[in-house]
Amino acid sequence: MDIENELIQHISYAFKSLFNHEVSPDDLALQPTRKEFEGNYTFVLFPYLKVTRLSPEESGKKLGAFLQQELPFVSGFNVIKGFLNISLSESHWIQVFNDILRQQDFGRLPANGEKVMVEYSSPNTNKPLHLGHLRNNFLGYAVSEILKANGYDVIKANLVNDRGIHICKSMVAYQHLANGETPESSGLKGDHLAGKYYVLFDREYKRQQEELVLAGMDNEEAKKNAPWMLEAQKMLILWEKGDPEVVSLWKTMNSWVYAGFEQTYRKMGVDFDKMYYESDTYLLGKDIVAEGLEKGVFFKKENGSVWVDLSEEGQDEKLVLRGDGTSVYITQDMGTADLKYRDYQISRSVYVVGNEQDYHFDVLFNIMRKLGRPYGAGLYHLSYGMVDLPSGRMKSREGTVVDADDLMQEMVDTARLHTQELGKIDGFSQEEAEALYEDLGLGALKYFLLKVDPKKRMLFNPEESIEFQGNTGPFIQYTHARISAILRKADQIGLDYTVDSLEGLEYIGETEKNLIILLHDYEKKLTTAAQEYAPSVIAQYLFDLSKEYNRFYAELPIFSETKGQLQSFRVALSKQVAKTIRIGMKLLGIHVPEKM
RNA sequence: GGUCCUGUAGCUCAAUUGGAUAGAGCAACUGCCUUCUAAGCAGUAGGUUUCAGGUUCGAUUCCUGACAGGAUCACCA
Repeated sequence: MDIENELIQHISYAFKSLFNHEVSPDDLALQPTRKEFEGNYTFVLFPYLKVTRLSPEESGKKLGAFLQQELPFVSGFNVIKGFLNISLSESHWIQVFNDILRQQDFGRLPANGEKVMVEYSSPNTNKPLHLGHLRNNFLGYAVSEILKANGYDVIKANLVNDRGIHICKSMVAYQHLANGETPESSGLKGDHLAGKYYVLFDREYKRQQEELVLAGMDNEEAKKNAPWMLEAQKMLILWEKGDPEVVSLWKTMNSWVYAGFEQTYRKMGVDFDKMYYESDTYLLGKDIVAEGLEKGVFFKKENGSVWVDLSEEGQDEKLVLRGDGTSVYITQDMGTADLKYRDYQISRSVYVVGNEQDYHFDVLFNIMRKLGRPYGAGLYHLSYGMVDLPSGRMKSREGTVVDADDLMQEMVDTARLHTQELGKIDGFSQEEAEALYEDLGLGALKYFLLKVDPKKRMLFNPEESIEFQGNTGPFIQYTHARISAILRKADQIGLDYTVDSLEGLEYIGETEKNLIILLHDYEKKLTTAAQEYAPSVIAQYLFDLSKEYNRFYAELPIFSETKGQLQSFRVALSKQVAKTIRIGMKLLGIHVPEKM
């Protein structure tokens, strides 16, 4: 049994035998002792003074003495104010470390038989990916990996928005202005090519509006009647009818975009198990509307439009089907929710989508639950905050968008510059050096975006490049590279640092004990990260672990240490820290180098 | 206007879910490379946790109300 549980169990026994009072272990909680006090675990006494009918000091002493007597691994305790600080014996921590070393599957929890789908990325095919998408993709990927490590069977899905009026806009502009331009002829990446025409559409559309307004039309009318807008709407109708010419152009442009996305995804290091396309799913959901009407969950208004009343849930009435029988956004999402379930029988479904859609997903989930879907309770919107620039929100029309491809390339270039300045590439081949720059640049970027609590919006300042020092990806990568050097040396001199070589180890120092405690915490953090869908929990932990390791590295010698098993122990400890960093960073999609 | 989210050091972020003297990084300043990688380590300085009330042994955390920023509230997606 886990030590913490055992302590809690015995605190519960103590209440029973000392004070004749039942407290369920579930209601008891320990917390790590703060650094400035002696001890490993702290039990807060205040809530139980009514039970003990003693002063905080007396209560603490009685409990502490009981625990020390009952549990061999409790080496001591102290009571300060209302806090009982419990110390565990040195040999216990050594034992914990040995157990971790023996654990084959450290950092991976057993399969729990639950299937979960994580939908993320979900790009539009009319423009390239930007910084906001990077946060989305890194989050979605990391959450998927974290869930896997927690024993879930994870399906990573991408629902591509490949149709609709915005796609037609790019197509209209292309027809007018492109002269048959292709990615090959222009050297433009396919997604950037489509994006170019989307911007050109908008420019011309604005110009046309102004023209109409000058001719005396009011603003709203001008928006509706600008020639290119009328063309785009006409094209959408033709597309829905399957007009060969329109469909052919649509297919061609989309294929360019997918080739571009493919390249970007590869650079980002993300992948998907299942692709959904809105061109396949946009008609879904109408059968659910019918079902909802039958069940009385939905109702019809005079003009034939269908609504759901969510006032019980504290929300408004919401349209689910237009008066003319056509779908709205949520109709399709209802259908897709069912489709996902039909495809995979998932018990949980996670949507990684920005917080601007909070309301939409609240409504969607409420509807699916009202309809009694078996996966209803497992629906979860992983809502993340926008990435803002110092000037505010990114606006594609104002050209303030930070492009994903550009930013990743800049990060790699910065890493190259930085590394060369430090003169750290001796003995690297050209390919090794480039691979390192890639790892460092992307590591810095991913860590930067993942260390922050997902639901908070965050600031990105293009003027100040992302750091490589302090609480950063490269700091953690550097720690791993340092340890790798130690392991290389240990192997070179033929040092034995297997578990068996540690037999008889009796004394370890404070910093070493802190590292063991941190290693012991890893699986707890892993669980928390999954429960909260928060890669930031892992990121923060890895920083703390690296920080503590670097202190150890500076404080204590390894190869000049001669006392007992200390040398082997320190190498084994280093190795385990490196392993934890490696598997933890892998969850974040960050590769750690052996040398840097 | 209604609803939701956010507000912590100059800046970017933490704070084990109500616990002890609110912690890191960046920027500034001071030390440490002739010993395993200085992208590091140690230290100094930096706070009325936006404000005002309340709940209680105890509040950055929960409640109420201001203030500030953001999102959202279409027969758009």
